[in-house]
Amino acid sequence: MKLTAKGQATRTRILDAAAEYLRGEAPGGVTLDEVLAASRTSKGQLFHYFPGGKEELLLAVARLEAERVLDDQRPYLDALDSWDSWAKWRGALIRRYRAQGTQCPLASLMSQVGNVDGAAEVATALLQNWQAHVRRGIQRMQDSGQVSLGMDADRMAAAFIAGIQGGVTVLRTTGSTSHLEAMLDVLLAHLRGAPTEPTVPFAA
Amino acid sequence: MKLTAKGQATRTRILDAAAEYLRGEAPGGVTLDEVLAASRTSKGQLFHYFPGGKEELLLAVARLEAERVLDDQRPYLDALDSWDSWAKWRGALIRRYRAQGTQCPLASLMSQVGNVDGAAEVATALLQNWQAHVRRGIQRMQDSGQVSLGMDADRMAAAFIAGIQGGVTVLRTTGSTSHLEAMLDVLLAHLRGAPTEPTVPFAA
DNA sequence: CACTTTCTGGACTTGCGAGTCCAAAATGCT
DNA sequence: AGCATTTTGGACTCGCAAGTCCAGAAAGTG
Repeated sequence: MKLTAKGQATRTRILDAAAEYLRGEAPGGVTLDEVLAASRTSKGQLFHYFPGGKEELLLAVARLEAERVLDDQRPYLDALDSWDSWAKWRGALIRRYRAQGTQCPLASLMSQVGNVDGAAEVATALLQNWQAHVRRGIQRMQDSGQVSLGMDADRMAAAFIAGIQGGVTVLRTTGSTSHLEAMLDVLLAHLRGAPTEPTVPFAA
Repeated sequence: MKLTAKGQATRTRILDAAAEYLRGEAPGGVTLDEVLAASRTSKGQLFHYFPGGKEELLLAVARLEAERVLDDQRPYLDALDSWDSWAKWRGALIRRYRAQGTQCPLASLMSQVGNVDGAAEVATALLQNWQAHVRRGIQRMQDSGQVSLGMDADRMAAAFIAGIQGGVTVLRTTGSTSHLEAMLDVLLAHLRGAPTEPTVPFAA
């Protein structure tokens, strides 16, 4: 299937409309007709650009949203090399998810596409990628002597990922970010290491 | 509506069949017909005992499952008063969720009933209850001097809840309990207040 | 300009599944 | 027994939403 510029534009329009719709309230069941209405296109076009129908469309949206997750924190996530940068990342996370509130586009997606082959892969890839970024941040802290070399960076990064997921899960059901905050604080405290350790570990 | 013993039994049969079904694989959409088949009852009966239809039935199942969550860890959760008991609880959690694997009855439920009024309440109540149990455990540790009095028990308990949720979320998408384990280890270490490492990694 | 390919609209089919209805069987009550 | 109430089965309606089909418009191509 060849796509002209116009075709490409229409495809994108459908995809964006679907994503936008799922991002909104009431994500408990998208219908193609709603997506069509929102994108001002027709059934014919939708199946022209997404021959796999709903399944293919939702999977495409999932991929889109997965990218957004990392993009949103990119500036902070890529710059984890000082305690201040970690604090900034923490703040960005909380701000982002507080704004997002009860809606979580990816979660909505996964619940509707979860049993489809390929959906789990998208989510898994995101988690791994995310974890790798955190791990690199931890390693950088180790390289500069701010975090103990004895710490298992990958395992700690895994804990961060799980913690964030959990905080968001709780947020989605209760509407409060307090769990997420508590979680991140514990993790950061642990990363910093012993309370016994003085702030300046090695003489400058 | 009055219920005779027979009626009560039928109602239970329907409820259990629905719960059992949702616990199994492919939880991506229950149909009443499937529940009926599994419980060997008829449409008439289902709407007789659950006038609210599907919505009411699923909500009832959700309540059932919410109880199960705590019941499963009750012996351990109620006995958090020594480091050994915490380790046992950790083990029980991991065992339980490892066995459960990718299936999470409550999560499946919530995704299908989430937008319904009352569903969020069930989940929130469970989380609060759960957190309260953990908090009491922490307080008991403080009373016996095993945990610093300076620790905010409720906040720490919140972190535990979020951590477990996150570990399970990751487990549901990746199938591995490693994140859950890493998470719990960090939390327990923090609870202990001890540095994880004898530092001085950069000797010489 | 002819001709091919891509794009677009929307009517139509189809299947599924929730909820309704009612008549008959079982049970409870006095 | 006689009457009221509860229980049961299943056929039926009804709406929704996914996916099909095709004819016509709009590019691209040489």
